[in-house]
Amino acid sequence: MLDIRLIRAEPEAVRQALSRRGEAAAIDELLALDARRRELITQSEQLKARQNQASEEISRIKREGGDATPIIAEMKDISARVKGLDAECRSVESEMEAMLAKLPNIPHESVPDGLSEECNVPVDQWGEPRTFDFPPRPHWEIAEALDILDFERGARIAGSGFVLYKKGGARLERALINFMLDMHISRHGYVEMYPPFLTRSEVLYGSGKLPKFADDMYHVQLDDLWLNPTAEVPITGIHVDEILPPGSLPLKYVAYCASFRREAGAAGKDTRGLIRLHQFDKVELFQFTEPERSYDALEEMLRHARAVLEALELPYRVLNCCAGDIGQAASKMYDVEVWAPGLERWLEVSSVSNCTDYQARRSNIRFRREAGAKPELVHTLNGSGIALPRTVIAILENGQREDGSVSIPQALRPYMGGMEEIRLEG
RNA sequence: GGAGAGGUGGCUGAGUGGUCGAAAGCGGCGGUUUGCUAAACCGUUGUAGGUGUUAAAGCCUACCCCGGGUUCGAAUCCCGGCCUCUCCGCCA
Repeated sequence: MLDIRLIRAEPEAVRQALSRRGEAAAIDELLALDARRRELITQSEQLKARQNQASEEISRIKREGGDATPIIAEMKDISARVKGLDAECRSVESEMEAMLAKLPNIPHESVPDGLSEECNVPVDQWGEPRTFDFPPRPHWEIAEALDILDFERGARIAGSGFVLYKKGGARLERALINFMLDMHISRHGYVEMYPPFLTRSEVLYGSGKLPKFADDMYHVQLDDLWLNPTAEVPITGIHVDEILPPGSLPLKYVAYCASFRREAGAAGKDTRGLIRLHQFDKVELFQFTEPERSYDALEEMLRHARAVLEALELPYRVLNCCAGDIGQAASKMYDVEVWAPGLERWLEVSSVSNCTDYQARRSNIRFRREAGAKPELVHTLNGSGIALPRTVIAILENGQREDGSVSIPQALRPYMGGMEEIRLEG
């Protein structure tokens, strides 16, 4: 959510900034509604002031045993007018709210121009893609031969887009979760959280997913709950409506959480293997910071996501995403992409975003710099640290050997009970 | 799922449909006193919107879980929702 006061003060700047994202924002309509709203409030409040005066008078007259009938009759009329004004004001407000809720965050000046992912700018690369002396296979071939992933049975259970992890595959998934959580807790100073997987509409609204992305999520209608599309949602929800006391920032949280996406618009895209699933595991990094610190925190979180891939010895690159490709709530976003030699392509395993005060305003999350100081909105940042299925792809495809076995990265072996490789079990 | 109780300011806790933004206590902050600490005493103590201003002060309005309603007037009455607690049932 953008600050209406910013739009009021600098409408042209906002219009221009949003047009970088390909967003034709209806600034004029918003401003007209805003003006109307304030006019209605002024009128209504003037009448309310009279009501309050009259109310005291009525009470006094009655106490003194006088006749308050005439003034009550007059107030009846005023009361009706106040109701009318307030009703109109509510409808103007909800219209404004609906428009405002759809506007994305303003991109930072360091965000490159461009409307599609082709315009994302590579800013760094780590590791050398391995050369093979045999044709590298895609992960689904490796995994099905090892009997560690079962797409057919996953579909039998829950439909296409769901996978059954088996044996070494299931263990690899569990090991990765623990490995990542431990790294972020002990080396990067995050506090571990384990949130509910289902969230309420209000929380989704607060993190910017509703109303715009309702079709991309699973909705449990009977209870009006949503399967969260990313742990970012429940973590944002932790501090909704709070004023954080002085000294509490930054708050750094890490959470494992399954994520659920309907992928409604993605039919036919990346349907094979683990690239795009309706349910996937993710370890999520999140920070609540002071406003002036958030861009430093963004760089820090990017380092934390990269550290996972480096520990796993997986080659990756970093992209500074262009204005048209950053998330709705983000003002700046980096993508981290791992190299998948079997697929011969880069796969996004992390998105690290600074959402500035966009989510904080919607979720009403504030802090005080010192005791007695005015509450200010915090800045929120989220980043995958990192998404699991594509990391599994990279481990399988980078670690594959000609005999079909897969070498497990050193750092992960303690989490796999000392296993050094995955082979076909008897 | 069934039956009941309840949600008041940072906390505890009063509150009759009318001078209630709300008693009292605690805590916090400031001050007096004291060699220092403690105690005592005095004062102060939220959030948001509108208006105003160079900025502020000031003024107005709203907020007693949230949203509606009744009424000239709602913390108080009615309806819906959310949450907490107790008992029963079910269950890992």
